[in-house]
Amino acid sequence: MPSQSAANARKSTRPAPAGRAGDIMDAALTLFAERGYLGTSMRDIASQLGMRAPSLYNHLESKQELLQDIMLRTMENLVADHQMAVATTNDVAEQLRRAMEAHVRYHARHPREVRIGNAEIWNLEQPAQDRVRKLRRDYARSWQDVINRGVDEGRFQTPSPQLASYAMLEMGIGISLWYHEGGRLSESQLAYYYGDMALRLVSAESG
Amino acid sequence: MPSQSAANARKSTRPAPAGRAGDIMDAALTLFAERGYLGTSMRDIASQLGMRAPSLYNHLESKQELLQDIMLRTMENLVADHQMAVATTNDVAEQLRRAMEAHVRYHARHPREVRIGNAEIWNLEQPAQDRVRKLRRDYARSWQDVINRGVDEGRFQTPSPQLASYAMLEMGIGISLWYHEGGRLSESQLAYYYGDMALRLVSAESG
DNA sequence: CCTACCGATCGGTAGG
DNA sequence: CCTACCGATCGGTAGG
Repeated sequence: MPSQSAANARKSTRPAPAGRAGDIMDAALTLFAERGYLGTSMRDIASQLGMRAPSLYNHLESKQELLQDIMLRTMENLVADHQMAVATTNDVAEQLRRAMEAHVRYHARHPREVRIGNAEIWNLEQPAQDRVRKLRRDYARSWQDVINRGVDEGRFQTPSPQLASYAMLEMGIGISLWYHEGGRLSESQLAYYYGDMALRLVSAESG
Repeated sequence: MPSQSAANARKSTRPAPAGRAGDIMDAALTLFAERGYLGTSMRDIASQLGMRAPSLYNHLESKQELLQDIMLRTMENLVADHQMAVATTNDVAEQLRRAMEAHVRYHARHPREVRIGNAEIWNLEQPAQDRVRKLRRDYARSWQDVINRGVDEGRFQTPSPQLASYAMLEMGIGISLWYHEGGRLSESQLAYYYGDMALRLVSAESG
């Protein structure tokens, strides 16, 4: 039986690799996030693991494959968390709060993935780039749907539902740049504060 | 005599280069913003101007110099606009609105510069990188000062003035990724809507 | 402004 | 998992 909360028990759509391939992925995540995809060489990744670059090719096809795995997995998991958050209530203000909380928690927990996701889309080859763009579009559209419904029901006020949704998405992305575990604010505090700010942004009375 | 509004007449702290050097700077801005600093070669820049790469070195010292000029000029001009915006009123809600309007207008007018500024800080060599970081810190601190004063005066409500300032800064950055002149929204509409959202975010009654 | 060219580094392969 | 090595490309210089 499940021992975790619903949010934590979410099954990954695309599981992170384990074993040696997992070590390589982890080193790539750290280095791509710090120096960028083009600023990281296969020799850098191998060196982090005490290996030589050619040995990496026993575990992967190409450097590009690493980037595609990271970006597709990240967006799929973010969307999955989001859908669970909005599906667990019918109150539109509570949906918005939970969507923001899930957004913030994902960005706080996976800062490397999110930084890469936002910086490297232009370095993704097709068709992976279009798949990631579609996932982003779907995600943004779901936020707009929530805000539009809140406006229709007279619960939210905003000069532009579209701009409000952009602003909320963007607010979360910054978190991946400065948040780190063990800082002044816990992940939960962060989630509550940002949930509160999302509701204020559309002048909503909370649930 | 000045024929432009005060906001438009702001003197650049660091003027953009003119003539051939200006052409090179413009090509670099476009390419760095599209493909990134590491993804752009000196041959790419030269080719955009119908030149060969070595000829560029008659007008500049190095590729790194181009990046440093862009990032320092951008941050200095953003800070100058901001200081003018908050210095023109004593009402704290109006200060916040004008700060957001200036922030939004700068990001809408200079999308290439802002995209580079946010993506390439790790590719800036010292001491330029620290100078840009200091300018960013000063800018963020000025926003926090405004919000803190609004809270002290009982005009603003927020669970965290610091997070509110981060959220507002981040909201503007996204604009540089999707806004383009001649789109559905004019620059002024954008500025007004975001100014409104900034006040809502701290539950302020407008000035 | 050009051609010719430099040493360094890149992603990746051959072969074991 | 390694060494040895490939062709391509990089920022930049020499020399005119």
